[in-house]
Amino acid sequence: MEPKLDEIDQRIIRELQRDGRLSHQDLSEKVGLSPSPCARRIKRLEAEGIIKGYIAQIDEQRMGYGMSVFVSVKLDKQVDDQLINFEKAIAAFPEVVDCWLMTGGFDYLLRVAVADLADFERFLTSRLTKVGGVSSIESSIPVRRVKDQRARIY
Amino acid sequence: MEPKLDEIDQRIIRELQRDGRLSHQDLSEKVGLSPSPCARRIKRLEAEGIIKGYIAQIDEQRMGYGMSVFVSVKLDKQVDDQLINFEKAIAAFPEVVDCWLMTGGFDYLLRVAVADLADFERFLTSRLTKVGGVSSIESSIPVRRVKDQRARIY
DNA sequence: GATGAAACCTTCACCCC
DNA sequence: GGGGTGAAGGTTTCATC
Repeated sequence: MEPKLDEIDQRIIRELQRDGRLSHQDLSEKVGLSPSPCARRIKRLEAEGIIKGYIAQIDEQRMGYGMSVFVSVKLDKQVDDQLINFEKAIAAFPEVVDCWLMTGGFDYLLRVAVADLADFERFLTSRLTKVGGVSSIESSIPVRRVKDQRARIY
Repeated sequence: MEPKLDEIDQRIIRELQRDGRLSHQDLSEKVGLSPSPCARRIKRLEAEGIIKGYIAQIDEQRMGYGMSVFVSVKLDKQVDDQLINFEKAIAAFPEVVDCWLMTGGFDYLLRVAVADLADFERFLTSRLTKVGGVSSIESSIPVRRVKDQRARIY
């Protein structure tokens, strides 16, 4: 279980981050291998968990969720029960697209995808503030996404 | 160019967000269609830009970039030239995985993927502080990612 | 939206270095 | 240990209904 990645593995990963539906055949050309060893490597990378999966990238704008809001949430008590409860609630909210537990004060940082401000207000009032233990909420609105990678790519 | 998405389109999108390498055949079963109309719909969704692409999800931890840092950057002048210059630099830094231009003070919010604190320091000193016009930098370190979607999923 | 056939791709046992 | 080959089986694609 030691992820020893050689030059070719890294190229495979790089290409699949660019196009996750590349056929083994096309990929093998790009990395300078024939299809079957290429497929074997991909299988190994998947089995080892280095490739966690493949996802379609959806245009949030076109789907009607063109507005993102970053929300910082503080809980009133830093007990496990509250964290678990909060995280369970977050997992069930489709609007919450990304969530991190931060150091320093047991804050959560969320990114919420909404249609517009009215939709965001609905999220705040009917979802987030209803979760037990939330003591403060602070929102920041971005203008534009400048970069959107999902992992380090060279 | 009007994204009228019916029930089946939405199901296709949902499934492809879960598994971006689903074959048209398997997908057609899940959405209750035969393979070819299913493929036609996918092609249409791609052509319309609703599906922007497909990417492999890579385990940053296993790749040696297990640490994320959120960095807020303020530029000293809010002129276009500086924004363009900063964004060009950011685009070229592989450590920067996500970047948003925020309202209120022309701040940028970045997520940086690094191996450890030493690696992060290297990023700060040899990359970020070398970009012209950066007037202040503030870093927050997360403990753990609680949720990781890439778009709203129901 | 479905069908079917041709072209294409994936997979696997097998061989090779 | 890894990479290549080829053939069987499965998938995609497209014209057609």
